[in-house]
Amino acid sequence: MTKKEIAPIIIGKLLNIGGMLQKNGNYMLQPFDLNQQQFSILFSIYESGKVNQKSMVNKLVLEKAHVSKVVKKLHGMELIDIKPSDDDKRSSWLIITEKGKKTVKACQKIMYKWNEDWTKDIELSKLQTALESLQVLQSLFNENT
Amino acid sequence: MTKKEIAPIIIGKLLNIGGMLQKNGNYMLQPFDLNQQQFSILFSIYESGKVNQKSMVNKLVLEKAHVSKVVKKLHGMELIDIKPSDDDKRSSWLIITEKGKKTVKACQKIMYKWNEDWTKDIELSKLQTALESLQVLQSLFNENT
DNA sequence: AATAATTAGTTGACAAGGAAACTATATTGT
DNA sequence: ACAATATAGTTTCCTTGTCAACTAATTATT
Repeated sequence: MTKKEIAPIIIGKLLNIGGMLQKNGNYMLQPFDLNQQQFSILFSIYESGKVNQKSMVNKLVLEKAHVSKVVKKLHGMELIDIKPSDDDKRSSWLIITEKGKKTVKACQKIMYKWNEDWTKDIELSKLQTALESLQVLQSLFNENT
Repeated sequence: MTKKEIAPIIIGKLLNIGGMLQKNGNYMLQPFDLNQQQFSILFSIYESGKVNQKSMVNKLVLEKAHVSKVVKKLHGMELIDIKPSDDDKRSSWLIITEKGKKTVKACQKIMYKWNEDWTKDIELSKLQTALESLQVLQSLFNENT
């Protein structure tokens, strides 16, 4: 197979897998009233301790309008606090609440379980190879978009 | 790294790459008034010569409601013909039009170009490794969802 | 210091995609 | 043959995500 032949197959598979994972994520998070994207934003706040929207837009490469709306939803669900920043009055600090922490942990539990399931029958070395390949692809796409 | 550590990173990367590719696809197809999903449905009709919605729903793993709407749009754009089937009056044959063929080819041209760009600096062997990994992952996820 | 240009975040309008109910036709079981 | 069930596709309603215009605050320019 030539590069020309292989490239579109790789793209096709990545799109297919991405879609499947998103659907599956949404499905698993359903009981928490969150979808995969919303969780990734919540998780990012959880990890950082204290962030503003801008840094999340950069980190997760999302639309700022979208992040703004999700933040509103998460705040409405009392999963995060919003504290006005002193240095820059345009932006606020997003901080996870106790309830938010509990939610993140509960979600993670389900995800860990699922990860155990799908990695059950594959050797670690193959996973490592896959990760390396993904890293290469990711950097190639980052450069060429 | 253990499986437990590596698994969520792989998932994260796949979601990230999938999102990037979708965005990039939408962007490239913009001049044709199509998005990545719509093109994949159009392309599937183009490839098959003659299909009904059901087989596309199966092949591409999409919601039938969604496919129905996209088919309507593609028909409205005169990219496909809809011919009632004789064997089953509930379903119709979807057939690409001349205009549709032209559109597919024009889209492919752009995509080929982009594929050349991002594969320019990577060896074929690495692409092959990546494809193999993706195939493994895809089948794992298919089993575990 | 005053004006212009950026930047953080919000809002509103709109397209995309998913779930469920629905229509019309086909298939199955008795 | 007839009722029950299943299937192909459509429609409706709702949420999500994108784009563009906007507000308010900040930084840069003269």
